[in-house]
Amino acid sequence: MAINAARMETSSNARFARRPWPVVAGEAVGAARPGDDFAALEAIGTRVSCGRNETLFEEGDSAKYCYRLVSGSVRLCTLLADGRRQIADFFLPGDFLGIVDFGVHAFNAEAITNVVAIRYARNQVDALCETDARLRRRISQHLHEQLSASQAHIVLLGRQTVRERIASFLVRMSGRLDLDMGKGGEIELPMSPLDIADNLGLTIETVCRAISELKRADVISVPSTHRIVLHKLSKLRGLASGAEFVGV
Amino acid sequence: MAINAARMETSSNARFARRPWPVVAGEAVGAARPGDDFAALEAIGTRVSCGRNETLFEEGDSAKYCYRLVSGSVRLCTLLADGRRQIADFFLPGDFLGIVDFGVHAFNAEAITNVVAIRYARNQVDALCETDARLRRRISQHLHEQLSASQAHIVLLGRQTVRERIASFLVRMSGRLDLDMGKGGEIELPMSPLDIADNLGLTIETVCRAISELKRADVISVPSTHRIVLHKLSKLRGLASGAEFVGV
DNA sequence: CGGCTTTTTGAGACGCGTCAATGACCGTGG
DNA sequence: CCACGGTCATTGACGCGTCTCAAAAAGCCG
Repeated sequence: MAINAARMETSSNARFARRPWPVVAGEAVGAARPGDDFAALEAIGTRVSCGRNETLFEEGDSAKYCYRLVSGSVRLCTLLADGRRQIADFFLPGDFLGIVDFGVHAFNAEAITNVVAIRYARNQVDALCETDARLRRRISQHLHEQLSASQAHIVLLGRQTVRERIASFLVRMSGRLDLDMGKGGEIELPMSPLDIADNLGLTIETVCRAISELKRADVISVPSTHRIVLHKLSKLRGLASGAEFVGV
Repeated sequence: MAINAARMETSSNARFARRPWPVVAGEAVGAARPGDDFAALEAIGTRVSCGRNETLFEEGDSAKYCYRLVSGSVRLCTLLADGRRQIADFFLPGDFLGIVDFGVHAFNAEAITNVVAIRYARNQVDALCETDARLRRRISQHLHEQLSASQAHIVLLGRQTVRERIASFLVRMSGRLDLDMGKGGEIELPMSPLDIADNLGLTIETVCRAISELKRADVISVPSTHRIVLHKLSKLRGLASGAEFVGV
């Protein structure tokens, strides 16, 4: 077995045990973006919350519900029989998840941080869709976005080098989180390096090395775990699309 | 640059030049599966055809049309700046393609063989959807299937070994093409080993070696290029999900 | 402060990509 | 119909990049 099988297994999954994490403020998003919103769903939602490393739903669960994140982050992942893990995607405050699955969930949705979400019953959503063309379009658009992100990820995993993957990841995240240029382009990543590795098809060691390399080249700096300052976003964009890396 | 960049470039893309291929009979599918069909679209379709290695649409084209394949096969692919290629998926007779793209196509759709397809104008499809709940559900289901296939592919590319990828590929194709158990499980693959490599995130050499290995272990045999006999489908399924390979 | 978990760095192994040569296949043209 | 040329498939030898294993450093919490 070659690719990043779990290193040590005692009971369930020691490799992915809990670790501490600051509680994220609740007012993050959830608020309606005017116009292109899921506003029609408001009436049928239930507020739920979920602690760090607990699951919103699991692979094999019937897909009765879908969710919109109010605060906190979620990873959508699956485990192979021998412990190898792949994270299909991350979800951030404001993101919708779970509509994608048909009948049965194909992945686990695990809270990376404490999570507050609004839960919607699928059959109610479907019923609303029958009459509400606006909601229909919004959900359809969501599916298209997910698909397009998945396909981009296929290209990344199939054909991009380590450096391109890391650079792409940082650029994508800087677009999804608010990149604070007032602070020189600082972002706060909710996920650990291990999560990043399992999203990008790498090992944690390889991710660390690539990040260290970027630090040495002054493209980024990492004041604390989970905080990354992107000094040269344009350089990162270049690296993401195949530009040669010039180290120190 | 590490991963499978193009080997030699003179003009456009010598690596993907044409090669001969038997014309596939036209009566392949296109016929309605009863019940869950795109029947409502029949009135607005136009028959188009497209020669081997020509494109149905290209990356960047505005996504005005979507297509249903009557006969022939298509690859959905993209080229990175330096010639690396990734094939996101293959489409076979009966398959729908292009609805996935929103606004602009993100990939090239290239005919692997001569292709006959029915082309539908997106705005007409959308208009029909407004009134036809059945069609809406069918298209929504299609999006869900595509998404689920993409996510499975992400797992394959991110975490599976060469052997698992090849086995998964063969198993999947045996399910999509008709696997003729009368002939001992023979399938006819429309795509070349190079296409397979670019779909699975490998090089053609690695694909060849993995296939040779399966031949040596009598799991498959390859009477001619594009024809593969799956002797031990159950063993392939095992390999696809991580079972140890026992060579000769 | 002390113990734990996670991250980081280093050394070595191995798988897969690269390069190169041979062989098979196909279409073309004599 | 067969010989020729070109493309693609296949196999081998080798090197590089990423994984593996291991140990040290850094966070985090009691």
